[in-house]
Amino acid sequence: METRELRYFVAVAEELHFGRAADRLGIAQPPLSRTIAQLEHRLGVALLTRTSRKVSLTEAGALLLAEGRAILGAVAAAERRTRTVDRPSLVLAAKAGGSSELLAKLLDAYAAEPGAVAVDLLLCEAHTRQPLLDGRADVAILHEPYDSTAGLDVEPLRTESQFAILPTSHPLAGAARLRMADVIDLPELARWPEPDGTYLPGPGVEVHNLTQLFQMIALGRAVAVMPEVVRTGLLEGLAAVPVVDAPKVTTVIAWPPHSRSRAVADLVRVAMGFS
Amino acid sequence: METRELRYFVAVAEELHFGRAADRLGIAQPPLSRTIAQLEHRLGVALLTRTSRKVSLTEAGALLLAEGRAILGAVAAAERRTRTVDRPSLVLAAKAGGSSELLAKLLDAYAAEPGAVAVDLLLCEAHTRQPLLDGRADVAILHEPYDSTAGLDVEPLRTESQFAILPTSHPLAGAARLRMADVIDLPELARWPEPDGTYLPGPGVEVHNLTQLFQMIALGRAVAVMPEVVRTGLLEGLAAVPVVDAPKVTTVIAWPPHSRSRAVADLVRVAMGFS
DNA sequence: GGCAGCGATACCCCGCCGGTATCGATACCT
DNA sequence: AGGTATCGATACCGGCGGGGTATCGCTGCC
Repeated sequence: METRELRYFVAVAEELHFGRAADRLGIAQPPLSRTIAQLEHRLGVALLTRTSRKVSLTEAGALLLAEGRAILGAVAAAERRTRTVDRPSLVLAAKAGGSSELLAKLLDAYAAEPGAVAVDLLLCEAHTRQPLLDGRADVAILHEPYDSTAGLDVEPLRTESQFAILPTSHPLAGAARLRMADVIDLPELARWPEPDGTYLPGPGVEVHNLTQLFQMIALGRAVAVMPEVVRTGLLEGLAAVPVVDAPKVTTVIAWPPHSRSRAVADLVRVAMGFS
Repeated sequence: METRELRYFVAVAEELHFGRAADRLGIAQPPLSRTIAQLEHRLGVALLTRTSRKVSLTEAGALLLAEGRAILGAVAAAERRTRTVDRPSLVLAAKAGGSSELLAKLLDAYAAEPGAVAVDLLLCEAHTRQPLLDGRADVAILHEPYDSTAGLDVEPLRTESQFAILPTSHPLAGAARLRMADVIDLPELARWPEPDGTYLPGPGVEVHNLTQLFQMIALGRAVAVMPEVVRTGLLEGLAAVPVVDAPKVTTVIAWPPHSRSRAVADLVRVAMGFS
């Protein structure tokens, strides 16, 4: 299997439309059809079921889509890291608006290390995992169980309990503490995008970063359950109420396996030092 | 980057010899040289330094070798899993001679599950991780910290302390307990192969499976430090002495990320049930 | 029934992969 | 020092296959 075939297949599997996929790939539709057919023939499995009106994934296709995305990410990562191995620098991915105080401490402590290299910050709206997988970042701060750590090496940094973030006008805002049962069915519970950028159907506003979320909450349009850190610098008009039985959130530092970089190892060691 | 280029590069990087690599790949040497040169040109980095007598890896080359191996493994795995998605079956990799009683319990318990599929056992001499990475197995039992779990999803099953395995004739065999300092410098300490199958230089016999190791110990040619499990069914003439400060060994069940198979999920759940 | 949208098929062209022949450099041997 | 063997690079050529255009066949919809 060549990466070209994988790129083509992933494009079709995501678009579920040969024409659009060919467009996205910058090639014509016939060679795309042919390449997919060849791939299916060589694998001996149907990846797509096509009528002339609709394309859909078979079970095998769904599997290959998941694995293919991961492989293409790994290839992109390998390429990027190989290219930049001579100019040692470190890209740290973190959530914008997240635990900035932890981040500041970490960057300061690392900068004081002997042999520290320049650290670039990649602030993501959400899903700090993706840039790690495709090589845009070398290390990431992420939050279990919100972020999946599949396929990454991880060290936990700290664990926090969660709070419901509500407008002060909300009926539950006065409570001393809440339970998940109180909030889980709230129609205003905000929805975050899936890793692929789409939203699961359901009630609640769609948000994609913290600023937006806080605004929505302040406007009374949303509520959310979040780890403790976000309480620092909470907007006027928002209340944080502990949710006693919410799953604990663990802030972890994560990096791709096979990372041989001394800089990554140093940064991780420093981070573990004050966990 | 195409997988063809990666295959070619990995071959050269492993052989450190264009002629032999071309041989192994079943192509002639000139196109191989050309492909590597093109790859280097496109990446903008030298991967290999070559004199007409010696080929060696640059830092970038070493990085790409590690990443390339992982990618090629992932591609092989994706291919194999996609091909066999229609015939549900499960391949479980485990160390031959290892914790057979845990294994038996696990297989029995899983077989009793509703919707259980046939489980094939892949018994490895060592390094159960590799078959997982290249798709020959779907799940593996491995032992931290001996086996690296980088890039895998993992659930711990149980933790054990370690024992020195000695011939009864050995001066230390009579001790009630030992410390790592007592054994770490023993010239008879057996050496296991690295993941690539080579041995690090040093004293001590080279072994590649448990049977062989035990024979060597019985013959007075080797000693080893191993987790508790191997005590069951220890040969006549061998002694197991606890090493109090040896790192604990954790038996874990591991599977590749993106594994969507229900069978894998069931097996893991069963395994966690009696951890 | 006509039409529009979409994937498959037919056919052609050229780029690139792989082959053979050969060169140039280097270490080794006498 | 000269000869030689080894090994990677270069030169050149032929064929396969990837990508293009034109068109077909099917399907759902006015």
